[in-house]
Formats: sequence, C-alpha cells, structure tokens
Amino acid sequence: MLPINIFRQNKELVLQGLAKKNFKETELVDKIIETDERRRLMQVEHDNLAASVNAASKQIGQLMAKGDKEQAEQMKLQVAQHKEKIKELVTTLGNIEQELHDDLVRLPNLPHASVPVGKTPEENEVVRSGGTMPQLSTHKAPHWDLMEQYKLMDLALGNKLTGSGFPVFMGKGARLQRALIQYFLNFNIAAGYTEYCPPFMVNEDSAYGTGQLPDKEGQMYHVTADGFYLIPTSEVPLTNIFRDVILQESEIPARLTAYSPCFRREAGSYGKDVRGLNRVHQFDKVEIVQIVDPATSYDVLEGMVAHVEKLLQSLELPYRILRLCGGDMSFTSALTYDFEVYSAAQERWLEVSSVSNFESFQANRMKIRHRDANGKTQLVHTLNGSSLALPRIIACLLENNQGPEGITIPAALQPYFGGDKIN
RNA sequence: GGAGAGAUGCUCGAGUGGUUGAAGAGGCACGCCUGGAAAGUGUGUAUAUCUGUCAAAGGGUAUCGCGGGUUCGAAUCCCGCUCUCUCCGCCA
Repeated sequence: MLPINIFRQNKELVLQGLAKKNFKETELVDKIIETDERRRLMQVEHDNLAASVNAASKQIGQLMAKGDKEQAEQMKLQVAQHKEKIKELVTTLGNIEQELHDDLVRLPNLPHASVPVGKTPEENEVVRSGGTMPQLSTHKAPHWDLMEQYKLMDLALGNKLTGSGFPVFMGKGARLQRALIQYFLNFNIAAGYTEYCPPFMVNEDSAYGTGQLPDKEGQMYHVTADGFYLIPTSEVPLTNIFRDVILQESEIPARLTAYSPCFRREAGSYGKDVRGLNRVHQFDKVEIVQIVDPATSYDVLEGMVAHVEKLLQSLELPYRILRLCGGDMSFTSALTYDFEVYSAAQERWLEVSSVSNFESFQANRMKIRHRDANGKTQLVHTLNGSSLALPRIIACLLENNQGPEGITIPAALQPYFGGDKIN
C-alpha cells in the first residue's frame, strides 16, 4: 500500500510510476486525492465538535459540584445535540477511511527509476550472467528421467499420497534435498543472517500484511476450519514478525533467513513447463529477508543480489540475472532481480530466485516503523529473496552434471551430501 | 475437553465514574557530579490523525486487548468477542 503522502506531494510521480507498471485504472489516483481531502475536512469538523463536548462536560462537572443544577441541565441538552452530530460524523469518517483504504490497496507499488519499460518477460533486462554453459553430448536426459533412473523422486507416488504436484523424494534425492537446505542456511548465516524456523501456516492478518490477501487468495491453500493459510513462501511469516512494531535504531538492519516448505495452488498449465520439478504445489525454499533504513535499501538490495550470485557460483551453475521490466514485476515490488539457471537438457532458463526491494509498500500495510535520527517514527523498507528455491536447482544440478559415470555433486555440496556422485 | 484467573505505556505495576495520557518503580536517553567510572542527582521518555509552520514550537481529537452500550463525563459500570495464564484430563 502506497503511503498517502506521495499523492498529496507528487501526483505526477505516481501516475508515471503506474504507467510504467502497466497499470490502467489511473482514475483511482484522482479519486484517492479527492477522498483524502474529504477525509481531512470531516476530521476537522469532528475534532472541533468533540473538543466542545469535552469542554462542556468539564463545566457540567463543575456546575454540579457547585450545586447549580439548572445550568447544568441546560448544558446537557446542548451536549446531547452535539453528540448526535458526532456520532454521524464518526460513521461517515469511518466509511471514508474504508473507501480510501480500499482504493489505496488496489494500487501497485511504484517502480524504481532503473526499472526498464516493458510489458512482457521478453523485455526484462539481462544484467549479467556467469558460470560456464554445459556441453552435453551423449547424455542429455531431462531431470525427470534422471530422477527415475537413480530413484531420487517419485511423482506418481506423491499423486497417490496427496495429488499431482506433490513429489516424494527418496534415497539420494531426499539426501540431496537436505544437503541443499543445510548448505544454503549455513551460507546465509555466515553472511550475517539469523536463522528462523517459522510456522508453516499463518492467519489472515499475516497473509494480508505481505499482500497475498485480498487479491491472491486462490493461490494459497486455505485451512478453513481454523482460518489458516499454508505459506506460499516463508517471506510471509518472516516479514510479519515485525508487523505493528517500531524498531529501535539498534535493531535494524534486521537480517533473517529461514527454510520452509512452500505451498502453492496456482492453476495448472500443461506441457513441459510443468513437467518434473519445474512447477509443483509443494517445494522447499530457503529465504532471506531484510528490514532496513530506507536510506540504505538499494545498497542492501545490491548486496543481496551479490549474495545470491555467490551462492549460485559456488554451486557451479550457469546463471543469469535479470532486472524485471515494469510489466513483469510483482504488484508489491519496486525493483526485482530474477535469477535464472540454465537447464542443459531442457535447454532453457529456469527461475530459481527473485530478489526484491518493496520499499515502504509492505511496511505501510504492516505498520513496520523505526525511529529516524530525529527520533521520529518512519516506515522501514523491506526486502526479500530466495536463496534458493530447491526444485529447479535440483533439476539443473542433475541435468548439467550428468555423465556416463553418474551425476557429479559440486564440491561445495559434497560435505553436506556425503559423497561426490549419484550413481 | 473441564474449572478458574486475567488483559493498563519499553517492562513491572497502581488505579471502580470528573484536569488520568494515565501514580509509583525499573529500564532507556540526555545533562550535572567525577581524573575516569560506579553511586548520587536533574530532565525527558506512547501511537495515530488533524491543525499550524519553510521547518518547528504549540494546539485539537482518538486510543488503557477488540467491538458495542449506559452517562453531561468511562481505564473505571453493562453486554459480546478475542487472546493469555494456572490447575485437571489427553498427548508427540
């Protein structure tokens, strides 16, 4: 949710940002400004009336003490009239505030100046790439075949236990999974992140806070008996830790990392996009979250990008980093970098991480604030990213490192995996 | 699941209708004291919103778990809800 101030201060900036984000309902901007003005007028009227009632109440108290009943009764009548009016105003004011809020919530975050103009993923900007592209000759099996060959994962079994999109890992597949989680967490902890283990279900307030609700309700699994939602990413519980909190200077930047399973309903599509591990309903991910002083957030973002890049380099995977264009960015983000790794057998790039600065968009919704140098409260900036999502990393590790002797495990992972090969 | 107790500011904790945004203590911040520190001492220390202003100071309003009611006036009385704690039962 955008802070109301920027509408009063710089309407043009808002309109330009919305245009870049390919947002059409720009008439909302004028409506918001108009509603905000109405709200302030009402507020003034209400406050003045309430002030006069408060003053009169004091006087009545004093008159009663003096025993001047007559005068007191007269004032009571007057107060009663004002109170009726106040009641009306409170109702109207409540409605106006609701309306303002509902409109504000519909507007996406404004993109950062460096965000490229564009509408489709093709218009994303490749910032840089790294790693060496694999040269596969004889062995060129996609990961779903390799999984079956080495008995690492069983999708049909998951289908039996739960439904499609719930893979069962076993043997060295399960072990690889655990090794990656452990490795990623340790990597993040070494960089100064504090490890958390949050709940995997959240309540409505939390889902709302990070922006999954109200719009994306259908993307989450909903436990209706208790009103809980299965988390689509640990960003949700991690960021909500700070909901309604005013942080002291010493408490920021807050750096958190957590492993969690992620649950996503998303409407299924067909074909190679969803085969194997490319898209599943439950997968594992290690997430990083930072809560920072607004003045530093873009430096922090670059730091997080460099961090994830190092992680990918250590896995010896070919990768590229994209700066998403306005039309491809998420609703809540101001600037997003996507990380993709090259899948040698499928011969395409797969997204494995998305690192974003949300500026104060989430913080405003969740009322996450800190005290600035003058001791005033100010909204923080929130950032998060994956480091990393497991399924596609596994897919690439298997496909890119396959050979006649089996699948080679990258050196960094071997201590965690307990071996250098899957065969 | 059964029974009971409670929810007040950064924390503890007082407060049963009238300058109570809220005593007191602790914590924290700043100052004094000191060679430096401790101790001592003084001052300050909620949030939102409106108004005001270049900015501020200042002022108004709302907020003592949440929502409603009674009253001229509610932290204080009444109703509903939520949550927490204790004991018993069950249980990884």
